[in-house]
Amino acid sequence: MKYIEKLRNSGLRPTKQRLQICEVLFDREKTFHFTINELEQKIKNHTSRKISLATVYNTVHAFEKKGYLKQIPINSSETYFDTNVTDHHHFYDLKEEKLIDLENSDVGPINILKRINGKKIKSVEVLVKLED
Amino acid sequence: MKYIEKLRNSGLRPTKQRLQICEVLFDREKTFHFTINELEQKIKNHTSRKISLATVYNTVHAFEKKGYLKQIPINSSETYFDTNVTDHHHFYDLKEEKLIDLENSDVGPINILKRINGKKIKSVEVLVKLED
DNA sequence: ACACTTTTTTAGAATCATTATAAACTGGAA
DNA sequence: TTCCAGTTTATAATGATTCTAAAAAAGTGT
Ligand SMILES: [Mn+2]
Ligand SMILES: [Mn+2]
Ligand SMILES: [Zn+2]
Ligand SMILES: [Zn+2]
Repeated sequence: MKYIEKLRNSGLRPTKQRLQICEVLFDREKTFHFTINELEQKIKNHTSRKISLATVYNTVHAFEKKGYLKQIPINSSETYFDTNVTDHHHFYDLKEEKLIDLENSDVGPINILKRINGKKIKSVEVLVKLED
Repeated sequence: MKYIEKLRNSGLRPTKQRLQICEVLFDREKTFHFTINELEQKIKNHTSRKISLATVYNTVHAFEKKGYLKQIPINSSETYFDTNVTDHHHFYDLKEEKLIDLENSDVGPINILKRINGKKIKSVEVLVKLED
């Protein structure tokens, strides 16, 4: 398994549950944007033995802390996560409630002119809301 | 009261509660970014008679629907609202959990090159996260 | 003012995503 | 194999938000 090393190197034990969640999250060509409940469904389809909801939450938060996932700010009742942890932007389809990646080349450079005293810029994210 | 007309024109009855909430929200020079609980505190300081939490929620949602407030997407347990309903951008101070307006002139024009078939762009918002 | 209708307010209950708990289990080091 | 820190799990707790339904207030007409 290719994820065993990755997990070990992060100080996370490569448990059965984490490896299966890794497969669901990272065995993909494209970026995966998801809520916890969507992830839970994918896990159900992918494996026979069930993984408890608490473990899904624990794992997602552990991966987020290690930098393998990040949260995307959206006005939704559920939190959205992203397997693309690079700096990039999003379309948000309001009707479908789906995120779509926008590469930096799709948006062009963003130059923030204003600064706040004593604060550093950590990230610059563009959210483009889509309607029909 | 200057808000009576505004409310009536929107089809909202100018009740004591709504007028007091209007004063707290809109009698300001600067944009007001707030959560429901922050707003509740301001209301407490501003008035003697208390307004129930349900009314604060009702009113904020009514004002949002009428276009007097808008939600700002932030990764926070509480929803943030903004009295500045024009198209503009934000700093988000992660430590203080505070939003700060960025005018369009502070960011410069953003040109979205990619398009999604059958979808129109409704808004383009930049969120700049700040750390110490 | 009064009667009548509609909207709004309100306290409290319900909802639901998320987090906490604490007991059982497991991975890996020795 | 023994041991222990780390992990999983079912379940309870939390907390922001929404719902409910009865009381109050506002608008309308008389
Ligand atoms: Mn988190
Ligand atoms: Mn709302
Ligand atoms: Zn993405
Ligand atoms: Zn703002």
